[in-house]
Amino acid sequence: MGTQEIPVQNGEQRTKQMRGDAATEAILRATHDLIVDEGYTNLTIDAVATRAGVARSTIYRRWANKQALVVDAARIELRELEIPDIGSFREEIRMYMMGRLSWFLNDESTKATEASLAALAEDPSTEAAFGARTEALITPVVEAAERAKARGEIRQDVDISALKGIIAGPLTFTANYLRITPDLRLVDAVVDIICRGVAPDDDSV
Amino acid sequence: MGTQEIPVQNGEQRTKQMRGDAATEAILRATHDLIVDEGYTNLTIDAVATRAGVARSTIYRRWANKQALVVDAARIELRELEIPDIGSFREEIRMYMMGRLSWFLNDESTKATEASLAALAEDPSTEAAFGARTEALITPVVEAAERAKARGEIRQDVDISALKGIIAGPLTFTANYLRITPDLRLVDAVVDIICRGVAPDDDSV
DNA sequence: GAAAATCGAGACGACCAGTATCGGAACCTC
DNA sequence: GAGGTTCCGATACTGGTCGTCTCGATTTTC
Repeated sequence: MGTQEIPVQNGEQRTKQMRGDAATEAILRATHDLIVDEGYTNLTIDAVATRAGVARSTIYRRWANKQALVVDAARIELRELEIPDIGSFREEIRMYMMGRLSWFLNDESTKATEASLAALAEDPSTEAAFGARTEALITPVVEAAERAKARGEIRQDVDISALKGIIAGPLTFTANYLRITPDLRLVDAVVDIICRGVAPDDDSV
Repeated sequence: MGTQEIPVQNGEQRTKQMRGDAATEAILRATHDLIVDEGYTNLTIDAVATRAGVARSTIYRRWANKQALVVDAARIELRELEIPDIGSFREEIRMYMMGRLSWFLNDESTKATEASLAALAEDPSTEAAFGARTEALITPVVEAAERAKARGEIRQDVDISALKGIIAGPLTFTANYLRITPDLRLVDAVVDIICRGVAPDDDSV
């Protein structure tokens, strides 16, 4: 492909050789898309190359192996869930969980996550990248919790780092381990228990 | 069982041909062991066969493919965490989480889980088996919660099915997604928040 | 002791990962 | 725009593994 210099046509579809960042982005996008609608099983470097309009060697020049590519491609799905400062911890984490819920419903990100986990199992050296991706995902919750603590909305002795797992864990566990699609009821139940759990000790007195 | 007691020769290495359930068990055990100390990457059917003292064809006669075998082998790690009826919900779920914690510390079950997830990503048809395995793991928590509700130790409107994810999710998320080894502090923090969250409305008065 | 069920061994085809090489295309500098 | 440098495309090649298949051997069953 692309060797013959076809006289540049009016059409924009006439693609020159892709290079640098453009090629990188095209590869990541192609990887992600293939995972989503073909499944990790059928993901081959050759298919990625074809879909990205790139040679296989170009891929191997950028990533050490297939696993690293897959983990890296997952960040396309990583639109960060910013939490606005509403002033209510309950509403803020509910908002966050609702965002995550819609995430699990159309299962693009589920597939991307699954593929990443598979890649991680196949190549443990991708662990750092994988963990960092998760950390970025949960950061807004930490910030919301710190704001809430500053406002006195939650107890001062609440372990904020533990909140990461408490808030993100239930949906993840339900979807990815129990293999049950989470729903609104689950979100509300979790939010309720957590908020009661972190509330200051006494309203009276 | 396939094998009757064999007239034990002097040499213990003298093994007859394995058949039926004996062969099945040996294969599952070999699969599990290989995953634990070689990693899913290096898991090959050939290695499993060799370690189990069995032919490759014997494996393919029992499982459709490698993925199904891996998911099935995970149940070896599934020693069920029975929760005794102590009479204190807090102590009971703490006991459960401590059991899970020790689980995550020596990472046998982590590797088994990872391998299962990888297999799931590679072959979606294993999903039902995977979900059932998780469900079995969390059942003791459901039972403990029901006892607690009957005792009036937790609110009547607590959604018990949501508790599955709230209790099991944090450790799983921390270990498998954040890639941080959970510790005692996390367990205590989670237990504390959950127990406050499900406690009846007023202790005083 | 014969028939039936099961297993071992190995050959086989297909697929795919990852490496290596080299000519050509794109970019850059003067 | 000539010349040099960097990056890319294409392709061949090796090695490993999955999953299938066949057939002789072993074990169980009756």
